[in-house]
Amino acid sequence: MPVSLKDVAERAGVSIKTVSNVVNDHPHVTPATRARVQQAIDALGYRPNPTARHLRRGRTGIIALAVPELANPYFAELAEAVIDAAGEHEYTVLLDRTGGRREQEVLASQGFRTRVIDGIILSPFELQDADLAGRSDEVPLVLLGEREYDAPYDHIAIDNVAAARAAVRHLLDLGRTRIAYVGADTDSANRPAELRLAGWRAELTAAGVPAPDSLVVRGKGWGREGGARAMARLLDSGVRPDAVFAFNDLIAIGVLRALHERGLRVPEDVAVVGFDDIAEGRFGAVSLTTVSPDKGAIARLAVASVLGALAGGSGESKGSGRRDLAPGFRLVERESTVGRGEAGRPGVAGVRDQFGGGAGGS
Amino acid sequence: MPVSLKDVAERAGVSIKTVSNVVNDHPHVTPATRARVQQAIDALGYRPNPTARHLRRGRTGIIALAVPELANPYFAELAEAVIDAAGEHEYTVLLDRTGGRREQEVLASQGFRTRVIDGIILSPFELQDADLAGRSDEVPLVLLGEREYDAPYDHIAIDNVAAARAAVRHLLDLGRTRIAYVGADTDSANRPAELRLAGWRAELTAAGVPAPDSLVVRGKGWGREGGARAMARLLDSGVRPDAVFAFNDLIAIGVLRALHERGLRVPEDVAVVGFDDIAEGRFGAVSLTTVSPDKGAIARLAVASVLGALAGGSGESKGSGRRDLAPGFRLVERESTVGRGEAGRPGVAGVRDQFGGGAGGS
DNA sequence: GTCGGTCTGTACAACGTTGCAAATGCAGCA
DNA sequence: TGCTGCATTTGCAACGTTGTACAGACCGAC
Repeated sequence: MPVSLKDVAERAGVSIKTVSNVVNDHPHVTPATRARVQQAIDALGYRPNPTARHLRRGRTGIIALAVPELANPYFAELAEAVIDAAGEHEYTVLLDRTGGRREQEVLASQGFRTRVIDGIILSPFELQDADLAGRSDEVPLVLLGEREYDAPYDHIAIDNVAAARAAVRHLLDLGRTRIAYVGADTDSANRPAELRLAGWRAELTAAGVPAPDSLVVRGKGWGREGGARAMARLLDSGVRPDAVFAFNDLIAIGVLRALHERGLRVPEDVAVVGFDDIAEGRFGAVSLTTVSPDKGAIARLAVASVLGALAGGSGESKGSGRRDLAPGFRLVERESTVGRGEAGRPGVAGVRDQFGGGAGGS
Repeated sequence: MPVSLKDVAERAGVSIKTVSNVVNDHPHVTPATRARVQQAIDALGYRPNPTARHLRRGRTGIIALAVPELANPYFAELAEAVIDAAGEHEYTVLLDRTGGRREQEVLASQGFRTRVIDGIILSPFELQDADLAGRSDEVPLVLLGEREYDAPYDHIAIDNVAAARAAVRHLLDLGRTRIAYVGADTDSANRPAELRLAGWRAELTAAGVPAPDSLVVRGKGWGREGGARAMARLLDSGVRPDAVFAFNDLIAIGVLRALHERGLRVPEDVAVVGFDDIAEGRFGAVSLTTVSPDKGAIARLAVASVLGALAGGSGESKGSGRRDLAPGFRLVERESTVGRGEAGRPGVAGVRDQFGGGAGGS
C-alpha cells in the first residue's frame, strides 16, 4: 500500500535513482526532470520510508532521553526542552524512564532499552562509575545533572555547588542562621557526592555559621511526600530551623506542606528555598523561591553534544576526552523567602542574580 | 564495528540463516548447532539490528504518543502509564508534543512529525473532525480525551459528563448552590463540545439549581495562570460563588491561588473541585478534591487498541468501525471541599465513589 | 534395497533506500 | 567529422534481516 521510490519512478518514467536524487535535492538534475518527478511524487503522495533510509545511512534520527521519572515536573519540563532542541536538528526524541533505579540506568546507558537510537542523553540518579566502565561506545552518551563521573563522557550541569551556595547566601542575607538541608534519599554510596549538600556546608562555614549534621535530613525518594515526612521528622526531633534549603522543588513543596500542618508560617517562621524552578512552585499558596537552571541551555548543549559525537568521532570517540559544560542559573526570589508584599505577584518575582554559564575543562 | 549475523555465521561455520533461526528460536535446529551458534553470538556480543529487522518486518516497535504538553502533569503521568503499557508488549514510546495547536495535531494525527512509528496515540485539543477526514489510514490512530469525533477511530476517555456530574453532585451535597465552572480556553468552534461544562449544567439543572452563564468563565490556555486570572475576573465581576468546578487540576490550582490572594477561605467560603488527580493537587496548603481518571486503564486500552489494529485489519481498518472505550474514574475528596479535619492527611483522603468502566458501542 | 517422509540446514530474494561507478547524451572545439 | 569534457541519468550493490523454496541427510517401513 505505501508508495515507494519504485512506484514514483515508474510513473515518472525515470530510474529509481533519479527520483532519489530529486528527493534528496542533489544537484545535476534538469529542471524539467525534477518537475516531472515532483509531479509524480505529489500525485502518488510519496514519502520516504525512514526505516530503509536509516538502514542505509546507519542513522535513525532518534535520540533517547532517559530520566528517572516524568512525574517529576523538572524532568517533564526538561524533556520538552530537549524535544525542542532535537527538533531544530530534525531529530526526534524517544523518552525512557529509569525510575532512578540503578539497573535501569545501566541498561539505558548502554542503549539496551531502546536500540533504535543514534545517541543517549541520560540523567542518572544511582548510576555508579563502574557501571559506565564496561560500556561499549557504539552509541554516544551524554550525562546530565548533579552526579559526576570519571568516565569519558560529556557532562552537562549547572554549577551545583555555586548554585547551592547562592541559595544559602540568600537565606543568610535575610538574617537566618539555623538553615536546614532537606535532601533526597539516594544509595548510601552516593551520599558524599551530594554537591548541593556540599554547597550548603561550604557557604555556612564560610559565613562562620554552624552546619551541624542535626540540620541535615533526607526523605524517602525525591518527591513531595519524602520532603514532607523528612521535615516532620526534623521538627519532631526538636530541631527548630529558621530556614530550609531543599534538594529540589518537589521536596521543598513537601516541606511547605509539613510546615503548614504544624502551623508554622512561611517565610516569617521558616524561609524555604527549592531547586529546579518548576511551574508548580510559582502557584502554591506561598510561591517558592528557587534556583532556576537554564533548562533550554541544558537541552541545547546535550543535543549538540550527542550530534557532535555523531558527526565527529566515528569510532575514535573513546578517549576523545570529556567536557564539563555548565549552563547558567538564576536565583528566583518569591514569597517563601521574601514574603508576599515584597515578592509581588507570582511568576513575576524578582530575580536576584544571573550566573553566567561556561564550560570548564576536565 | 557492530556485529552482524554474517560475522556470527562465519565464526560458527554455518549459514547466515541458521544464525537467524537460532536468534529467533525457530524449531528444527539441532541442539549442537544451536549451542555452537550461541557461543559465537556470546563471544562476539552480537545483538540484532532493529532497523534492518523492522525494514524486513514492516514494523518499528515504536508507537507515538502526542500530547499537548508534558509540562501539564496530567500528560506527564499519562505518558508514564503509556510507556509502561507499551513496555509490556515490548514496544517503546516516542513522545511528541503538539502544544495543543491544531496544525501540529493534524501533523501528529498523520504521523508526519514522527514517521518511524507503527501507531499513534493522540490526545487532541483543537483538532477538528475535518482534519481527520483526509487522513490516510496507513498508521493506526487512537484518540484520547474529552473531545469527540465522528471519524472511525477508537476513542478512549472516561465518561466526562458523568464525571462532571459526580463532581457537581458532591458540591451540591455539601449544600453549595452557587457553583461556578472555570473552563479551558479552546477554539471558539469547540465550545459547544465541552462535555464537562455540559455535565455541570446537567447536574445543576437536574437539582433545580440555576446555572447562569455568569457562573461560567474561561482562562487563557489550560494552566494555573489561566485559572487564576479567570477566577480573579469572575470575582471582579461581582459574582460570588460558594463553589468552583474546574476543567482540570491545573486550573483548579490557579483558582486556589486566586482565592488565597483575595483572602477567601477554602473550603469554608469556596469549595473547589478539579479534574485529573495530578500529584501536585495532593500537596498544596489545601489539598484538592478531584475527579481521578484511571490513567493506567486509559494507557492500557490505548496501547491495546493500536496493537489490535496492527494485528488485525491490514488495510481493511478503514470502516472497521470505531469503539468508544470508557475506563473508570473516582471522585477523590480532599481538603478543598471537605476541610482539613475530615479529609485527614494528604494522599489518604476518602474516595467517594467508584464508577466502573465499560465499553459503549458506537 | 528402495522408497517416502521427516528433520536440518542452505541459497536466494526481498524490504526501500542511497553511494559508487559507469553509461548516456549533448555541446563545444579542433 | 570526430573527439573531449561535462552535465545528467542509470544500474548495481549494499545496509542487516527474514520468508520461501529447496537440497541433503537420515530414518523406518515395505
